[in-house]
Amino acid sequence: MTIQIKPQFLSKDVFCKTYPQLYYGVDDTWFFIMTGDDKVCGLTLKAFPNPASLLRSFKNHALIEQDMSLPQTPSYLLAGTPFQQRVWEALLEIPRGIVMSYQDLANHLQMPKAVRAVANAVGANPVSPLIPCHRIVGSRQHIGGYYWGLPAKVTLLREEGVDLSSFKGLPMGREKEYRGSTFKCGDY
DNA sequence: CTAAATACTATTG
DNA sequence: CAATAGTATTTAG
Repeated sequence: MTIQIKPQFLSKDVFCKTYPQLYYGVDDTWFFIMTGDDKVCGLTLKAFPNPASLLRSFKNHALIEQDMSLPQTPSYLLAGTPFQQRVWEALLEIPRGIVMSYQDLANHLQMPKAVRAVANAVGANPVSPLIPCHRIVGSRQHIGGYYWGLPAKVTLLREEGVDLSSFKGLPMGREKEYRGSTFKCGDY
């Protein structure tokens, strides 16, 4: 499961006005949020710790639980600022198994001074790990941050075959804490 | 509107 | 190692 269809982007403002109510549910793999016309606007792995916390990004909507499963070929409607949209589009270009630093990404977007703002936008994406924000790591071999927790980020990267052995974000002696996270990532 | 907060980083002690 | 200045954007008030 990958994003096959280019996601459609929308300003938060318009999104809120167009979709005052949203529907959320879980299937075997995903916790997800959809619009009334069946577009996915939020999604995360069910196996992440407290996946339902994704709902708090949709505070301005009425949220209705619904018994449903994720469509075979979902279309995505992502609400964000133009800046966030630029960053998310760039993230979608990063192939599986490849990591780059927040600084690399900022450089790529031709805003090398805006590292910190870029990092904020990376973290603000509503469909991780589908938008592969886990592939952005710190400079100098540290793992960086992750909304769903560092263990989740580490596990995702290991699944993609990324060698993290020299990373400092995983303090020696605390390796176990990362190895110990048990969620399954599925075939995204 | 202003101020505070950031999933950052290079630099300095 | 810790502290911090620099930085752009978002969010809270």
